[in-house]
Amino acid sequence: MPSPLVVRVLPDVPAIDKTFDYLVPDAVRDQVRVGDMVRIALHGRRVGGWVMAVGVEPPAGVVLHPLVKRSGLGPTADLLELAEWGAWRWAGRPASFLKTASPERMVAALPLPPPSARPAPSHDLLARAVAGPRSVLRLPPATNLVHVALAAAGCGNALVLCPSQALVRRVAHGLTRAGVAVAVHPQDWARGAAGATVVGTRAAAWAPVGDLAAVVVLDEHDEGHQQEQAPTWHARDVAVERAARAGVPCVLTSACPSLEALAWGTLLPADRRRERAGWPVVEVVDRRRGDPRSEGLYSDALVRVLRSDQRVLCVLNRTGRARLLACTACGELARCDACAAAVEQPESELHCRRCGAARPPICLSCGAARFRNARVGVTRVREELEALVGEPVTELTARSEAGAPATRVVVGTEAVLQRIDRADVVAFLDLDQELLAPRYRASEQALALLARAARVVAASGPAGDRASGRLLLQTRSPDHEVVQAVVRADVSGVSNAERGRRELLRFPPFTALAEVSGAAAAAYVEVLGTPEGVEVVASAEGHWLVRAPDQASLSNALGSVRRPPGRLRIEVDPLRV
DNA sequence: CGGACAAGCTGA
DNA sequence: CAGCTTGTCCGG
Repeated sequence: MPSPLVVRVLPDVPAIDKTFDYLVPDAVRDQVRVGDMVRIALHGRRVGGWVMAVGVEPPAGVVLHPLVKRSGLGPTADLLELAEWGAWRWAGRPASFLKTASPERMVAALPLPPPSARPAPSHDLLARAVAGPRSVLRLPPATNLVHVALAAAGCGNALVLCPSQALVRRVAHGLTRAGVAVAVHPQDWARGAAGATVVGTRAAAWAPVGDLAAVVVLDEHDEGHQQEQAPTWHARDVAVERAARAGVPCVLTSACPSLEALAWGTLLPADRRRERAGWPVVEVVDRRRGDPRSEGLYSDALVRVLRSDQRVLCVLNRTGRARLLACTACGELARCDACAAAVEQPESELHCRRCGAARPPICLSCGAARFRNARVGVTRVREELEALVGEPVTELTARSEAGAPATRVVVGTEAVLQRIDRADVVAFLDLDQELLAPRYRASEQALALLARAARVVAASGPAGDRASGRLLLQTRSPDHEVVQAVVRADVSGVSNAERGRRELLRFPPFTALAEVSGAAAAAYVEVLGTPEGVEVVASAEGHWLVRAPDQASLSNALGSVRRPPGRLRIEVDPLRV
């Protein structure tokens, strides 16, 4: 009689990060593998789980239950280990990563790996990049990124991570046309696991890839690669770790590489001519001259473009009608009568964002009922633009409906750049808001925004990857390094200036940060104490910032203490500090 | 997470 | 002291 087979299972239950041992019924004894998804009886209920180990020695004195059933295939053994690493790296639970690494619907068995072409790199720079092992390809915004994916697929089955679904579709289509076997994550989980080039958004960083040969992260700087919910893992970091563990080359591409990327790999810039051609013409409108009250947000240069026949996207990162109001009679700023914060006017009433109070639009100081709009929002700008061009103008924000009618002139927050993929001109009405935002990554984020806009005005076609449209930047800081970078089609100045500042101010990548918040945050930072080199500072009401000299010591510190009960969010590598 | 069970509160 | 709420513990 054979000895009973015991497996160690991690339940798919939030808040349980303990494993439990189960007996494998004889009927499935030969089928159960590490990573498999199973159903178990736990404390009187049935839950899913992952097999973490097969053939373990159970602790003495516990009565084992049998598995309820083997449900199907799950993450491969290397992904289980990567999930353990991710849980350490981002202070999360392995189960959250395993869920991302698992198929949407149960997979009984893998199909045969489909035959696939091995395209040759279309030019020398790409060949050098995929020869690896750690390449940061700096490609201007107009570059057709399908070529990078093709070069990677030339190595064999590649993993290609994209920041948006739109790019996933474009890349998958381009690869398929070249005869490459493609699996789009998550729907083609089994096909990818069997062996194909896997393409997807950040979740695909956790997709199984049969015979993985190369890893590519497109637009590495894009914030879409980072998970917003905790654990706040970044697809770039997962990709880099995964490639290193698998011993395959990893390529990061970006028009404006992050300092994290530059610290990691070898920079391979496109040649000067390509880079120049791949950034659009930039018109900088110096707003230091001209009366801001009379001219408002609309410079002569902007009005000329608006009244032409060109398709124009206007970007202003302020929603609503008015974000700051001043009394026309006495000049007093409109404030909340409850908490004294500046109020705004989304509709007819004045509204306080801090405490939620609303009141009629009457000046608390002199009683007058007329206000001057000292900081207009997109809603108001749409009305003003319509008056200016004499034709309908669409407002587009992150929460407006899909498939809105595209007028020639469109105005919105930066979300317009995600929603509309072609225009002749993108105009930033108030770029200073991005350049001077009180966030440590403001420069990089502003540059990324301009790179995205540059892609919107680019025409990538058979004639080559060249920009044809124009950017119009209204700013009071025309000499700002970000503005100069896009004017000159050379972003290296931003990296250099930024590197110095970050080092001086002890920001990533020279340190590692985490932001702790939630009801249990106070109790957590209390027990966290200050291990070697780690410091905790209160940043805002109920928020604490944990700073460590490097990533590993941050992760070690965060993981070394037990989480107190209650809501707790640990945001490792916060982008908005 | 969610069931089990213990300790604490209330009303007759 | 039954009947109910609230809190803490633990699962194989």
